[in-house]
Amino acid sequence: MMQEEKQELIEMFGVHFEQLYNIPPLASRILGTLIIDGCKSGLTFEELVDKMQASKSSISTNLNLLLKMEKIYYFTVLGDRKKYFKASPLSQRLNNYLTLVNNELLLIDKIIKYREKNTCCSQEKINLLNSYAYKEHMEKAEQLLLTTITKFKDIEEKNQLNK
Amino acid sequence: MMQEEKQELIEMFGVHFEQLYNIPPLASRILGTLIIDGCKSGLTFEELVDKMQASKSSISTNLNLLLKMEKIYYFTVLGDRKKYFKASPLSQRLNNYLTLVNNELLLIDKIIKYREKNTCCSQEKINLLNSYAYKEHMEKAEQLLLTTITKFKDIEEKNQLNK
DNA sequence: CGTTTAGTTCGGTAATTAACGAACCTAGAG
DNA sequence: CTCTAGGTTCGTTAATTACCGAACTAAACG
Repeated sequence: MMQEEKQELIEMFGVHFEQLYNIPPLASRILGTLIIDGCKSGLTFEELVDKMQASKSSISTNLNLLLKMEKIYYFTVLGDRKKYFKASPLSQRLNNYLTLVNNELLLIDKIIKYREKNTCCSQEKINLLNSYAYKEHMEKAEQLLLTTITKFKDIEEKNQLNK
Repeated sequence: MMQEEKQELIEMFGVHFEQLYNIPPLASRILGTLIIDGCKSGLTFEELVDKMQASKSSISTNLNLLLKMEKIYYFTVLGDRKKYFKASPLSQRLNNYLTLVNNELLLIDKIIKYREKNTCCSQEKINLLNSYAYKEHMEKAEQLLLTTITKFKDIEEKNQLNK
């Protein structure tokens, strides 16, 4: 059955996001559902309450969490009070990784500064070299992310026009 | 004062690892301390109890957690019962990212399979294309990681010989 | 104006987590 | 065999988290 496969996928997403983003189980399931299921036209609050078998308050709280994290967004339709929730475009979700990478680069700069000042033994020289190599790696990772993000933004913009 | 700078660095590491790896605060501080401070010859259990101002049991539990996660390792010295703890080499720590990336690649393959079967509307075709592009990105990320890991392993091996 | 729809906020509770001290274990020294 | 150094394990506790239902709000409808 196809329905089962979908459910399994959502569940896999659930576990994945839960530990990757460190968010509550319900938030993780909602995000999974929106990615797999809500890609067409978005899901409403009520549809989510139904699908998730959770209370209105829990859905509300977790939707707001995901909104604040920019993992999801919503749009409205004229003459319709409902909010339609969708998973954020990939470019947005990758942006979060970018922040992480930038954070790590900041940290590594601090370490390098520290190690440059306090290099007394040969072991510490090695550490310094390692830090340089690590910084190089992170800079490449940053570059890769930036490239991919602009690529996605391009795709997303084109799709916007096609509508 | 240098001591203060070190403390601040460790604290920054603390916050960073806490959310990056989703580990308890104390584990995160221990890891930070071992990276900054324990790079020369490793720190013993007792030194950590002292430095962290935490109980033996807490140190034990968190050290074992970090060992299981392969964030740290220890070595022993002949005729000395103590364990000397050190942060794992960067190649090892990067391996953890690799696992994450591989997990994500697995997930994305599942999604692609699902989407290929259930492409009914044009919006879903776009999703499929996005998934392909995302997979490409993750494959590049994997490649970057693999390259860096071998590079680090090389450096680490050379240092082993120089001793 | 009252009612309905769509969602938020608040207070409480059950479950989980992070840390603790005390008791325990185990290998080697004397 | 007993003692000690170097940890580990166990049971408890305090704090945090995830979720709930009930009460609330705000906008639109009639």
